[in-house]
Parts: sequence; structure tokens; C-alpha cells
Amino acid sequence: MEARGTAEGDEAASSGAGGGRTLRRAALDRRTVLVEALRMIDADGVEALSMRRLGRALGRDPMRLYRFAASKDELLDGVVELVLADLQVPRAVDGADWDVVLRRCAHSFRAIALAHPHVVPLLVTRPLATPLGLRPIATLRPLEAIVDLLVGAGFDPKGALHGYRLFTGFLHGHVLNEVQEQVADPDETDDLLRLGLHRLPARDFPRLRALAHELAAYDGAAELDEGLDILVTGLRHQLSAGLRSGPAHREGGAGAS
Amino acid sequence: MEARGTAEGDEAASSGAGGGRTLRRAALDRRTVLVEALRMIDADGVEALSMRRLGRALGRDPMRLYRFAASKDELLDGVVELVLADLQVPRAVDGADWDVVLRRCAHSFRAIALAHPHVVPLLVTRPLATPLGLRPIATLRPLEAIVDLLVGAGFDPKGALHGYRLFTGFLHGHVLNEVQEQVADPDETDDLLRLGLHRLPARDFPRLRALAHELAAYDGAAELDEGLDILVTGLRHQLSAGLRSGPAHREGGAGAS
DNA sequence: GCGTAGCGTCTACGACGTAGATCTACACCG
DNA sequence: CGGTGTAGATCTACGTCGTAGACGCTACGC
Repeated sequence: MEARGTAEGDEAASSGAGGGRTLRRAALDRRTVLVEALRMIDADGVEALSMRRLGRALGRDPMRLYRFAASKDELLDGVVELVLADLQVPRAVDGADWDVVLRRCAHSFRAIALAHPHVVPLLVTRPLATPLGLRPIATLRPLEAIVDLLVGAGFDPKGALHGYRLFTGFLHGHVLNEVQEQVADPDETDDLLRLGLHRLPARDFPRLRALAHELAAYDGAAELDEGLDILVTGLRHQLSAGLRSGPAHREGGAGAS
Repeated sequence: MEARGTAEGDEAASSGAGGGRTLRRAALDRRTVLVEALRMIDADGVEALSMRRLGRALGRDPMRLYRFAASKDELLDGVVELVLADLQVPRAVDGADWDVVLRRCAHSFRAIALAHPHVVPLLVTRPLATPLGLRPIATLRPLEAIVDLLVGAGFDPKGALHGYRLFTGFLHGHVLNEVQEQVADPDETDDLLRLGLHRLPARDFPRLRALAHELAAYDGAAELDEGLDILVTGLRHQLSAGLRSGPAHREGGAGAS
């Protein structure tokens, strides 16, 4: 907490004198800043978020925001952290089968993505800007937890890392697919027109045009589950074939790779 | 082509009189603009690309660029098109097995991503901003081609679409993983320090810290192949189980799902 | 010669991220 | 009580951004 009790009292006093502010001038803290930033992103998209606009929304000078984030980039990292705080991180101690836990995590991530579609680009691209070890600690929790889960399931550490990469790669790709499933004209009843597919030359895109109905009937949860089926089956196969097993679980099938 | 012969002559003449420009003032065209934009993105990242900077690099007033892209967003879409023009689109007529063709396409996409790491965020996020049918036509070619390939392999249209989504979802996720595999300190020999993992509390991230060597020894091509193995195996299973078969190929195993 | 298209130049607007100076209010201490 | 330090507000400012629009010039077609 940056504010102190007395400063808080002062804020309340000057709020009364200042007047006209719809947002009560309570002491500002990092979380309040991030929550408002997230609200604005959810409402208008990332591009519409500026420090000036955020400052105005919070009833503060934009320069004040730099007390809570050293730069706009760091603010965006904070928003990612805020959103990922709701991610149901897999716990190896749950007693559930590892694939059940992974599925739960996947659906939790999907729910977050659907709740905050405008944040998805941030979720997938912020990591590109920062080396692993320099990222906000909270965003590394899922990695640690998933690796821990998979090691507990019998994968060796390398195999667990491989499983993590497969899982997150697939998951990120899936939510990117799902979030982009928007329509050109929501009020249109004809699938071809709704999706804007009528623009495409029939000669060049016969398949795509013929898939209008299927495209419009997208079921993200089902797609996710089916993808996870394939992923889990593949990982299971690797585990039972001894390709990715850890020392504690190498009790059967020492098959050559 | 926007320029005409006579305008070209005029350009050459004023180039001689203008002086000082390292870039010869040939007639400007869309491709030249996009190629330069791509070069700048590759060199300095997307954020460093502005219309003013691009105009300067081309020896043109930035307002001139609007002749070739209606907005900066459209310019970025054009860069994506330019980059994807190099993608080896799967051809169903190749005679090769469908999974071989998919693998080839995946590696082609990966090569593109590695050649233009700064463009990867654009590759994965631009589609979020535009409904499918309104996207640049060239960026829809892979979809049409992959669906065509899978239908030719025996999937029904819906199953082919499902396979396309799985494939691209996984592929996008993979390249996002791979492009983010950067190090905090390239000159450091100790893996823990190279990746900046020493910053992480050992108590909270024992797995992650223990994986420094594996993290540093990332082999993207191998990861991609292993992921594709799993994906192809899963899709094959669906096909042979009759879950996703098209009418022309339903000659075996009418198994219940 | 006239009209028009293409192009260059320039001004301008609203906006951006953020540096830094100055001022105010309040808490704390001697 | 007075002085000092700190948090926060306010303000100016800089360089930069995307892009609108006015104006002028040149070349070409009719």
C-alpha cells in the first residue's frame, strides 16, 4: 500500500472540496489502477488505453500513475498479472488424474480469455518482450505448477517441460482461434453473409464458402476438449512408452525409443 | 501498379535535382512500401515503425504512404500478407500423404516466424481485429488449401475444418513459444544466469530453476515435429474411427464413437 | 490551352508517453 | 511552534504519433 492513513484522510477531504468527480478520490493503489485499466481494455480495447485516459478515469493526473507502473508497458504486464490471478493453477496434490487437472486449467484459461477477449493479445505477446526469468513472478506460476504436476505423473523433468510447451502452445492457439470467431454482420441470418464470406471469389474459395454453416456453428468448448483429447492421448503414449518417464516411474516397458 | 511511365520519368528527374537521398526515388509502389516496412519491423520491432519513419526511409512524405494503405492498420495487414506470401501452402495434388504436406506447411510457417520474429505478434493478432470474410484474401489461402487437403484425405468438411483449427492453433502456439525463447544475458555461460532464473525464489520455483539446462537447450524444430506427431496421430485416429470421415471415404470401420 | 491526376510540401489538430519543475498539505521531530 | 521531509497535485514541456486537408506544381491527354 502506497497511501498512508493520513494521506487517505486528506484525499477524502480534498475530494469533498474538489467536487464534480464521479469517482471517489480514495487513496490510489496499484490494484485500483490495474482494475480500471482492465475495465477500459475490456470496454474499448488495448489501443484505446492511454495513460491520460486512464488518469482521467481515475480522477488523477496521468503522471501519478507512474508511481504504480514505471511505464505503460509495465502497466500492461500488470494487467496480464491481474487477469492471470484468476487462472486455476493445477495443483499436483489435488488427487485427481493429471489430465483432469490439465483440462480444468485449460477451461479456466479459456474462461479468462472469453471474459477478457481484448486482453488475449497481451496474454500471448507480452512474454515475447521479456526473457523468462525477468517476467512478473505471478505469470510464471502456471509453468511451475504444470511441470510439477507432470513430474508427479511420472514424466521426467525434460518431458514435463515438453508437455508444458505442448499444452500451452495448443491452449494459446486455441483461444486465439476462438477469440477471432467474430462475425461481420451479427444481425444477418444467412451464414455466408454473417461471416462476410460472400466477398470471397467462389472460384478461389469453394471450400471456405461451403463451410459457412460449420464456421458459424463454432463450439469452442468442444473444440478445446477434442484438442485436449488428442494432446493427452499423445502425452500418455509417450509416458507409457517410457519416452518421457522420470526415474520414479520407470517400472514397466523399457522400450527403445 | 499505381505509377505511370510518365510519372516515373518525373520521379527520376526530381531525384536528380533533389539530391542527398540514399534511396533512389523510383516510382513508389505498394510492394516497395511493404518491403521497407517489413525491413524496419525486422530491424527494430513493430513499435518502432511509424508512418513518418517509414516515409523518411523511403524518401517520401508520410502522407504519400496513404496512397498505398488507407491506414497504418491496413499497412500492417499488408506486411502480414507480404510475409505469408512465402508460406508453402499445402497442395492436395502433390501426391504426398496429407500429413507429410501438413508437416511441410508447418515447417514453412516456422521458418517464416523465425525469419521475422517481430512479425509473429502481427501474424497471430491481426486476425482478431477482422471478421474472417473481411480479411485480406491472401491470408485466407492457407485455410482453403488445408481444408481442401484434408477433405481429399477423407475428412468430411466439418472434420476438415476441425483439423484446420487444431493444426493452426497448435502451430501458432508453437511459434509463440519458440519466438519467446530468448535469453536475459546471451554472454553468460551458466544457464540459470543466462535465462535470468536466478531471480526467482528457489522456494517457489524449484522445478523451473532445476530446468535451466533443458530450457536453454530448446530445439524448436524437434518440438514442432513431436507436437505434429501427436496431432497427426490423433487426427488419423478420428479419421479411421469414422468420426470425421467424408462420404467418399467411408469404406471401413463404421465404429461407434 | 485547359482540365485533371499524381505527387510533393506544408500546416495543423488532437493525441501520445513521459521528463521535470514547482507548489501544497500534512506528518513528524526537536 | 517551526523546520524538514515526503507524498501528491499541477503544470509545462518535449519529441513523437496518425492523419486531415489546403495548396501548388508538373505532366499528360484531349
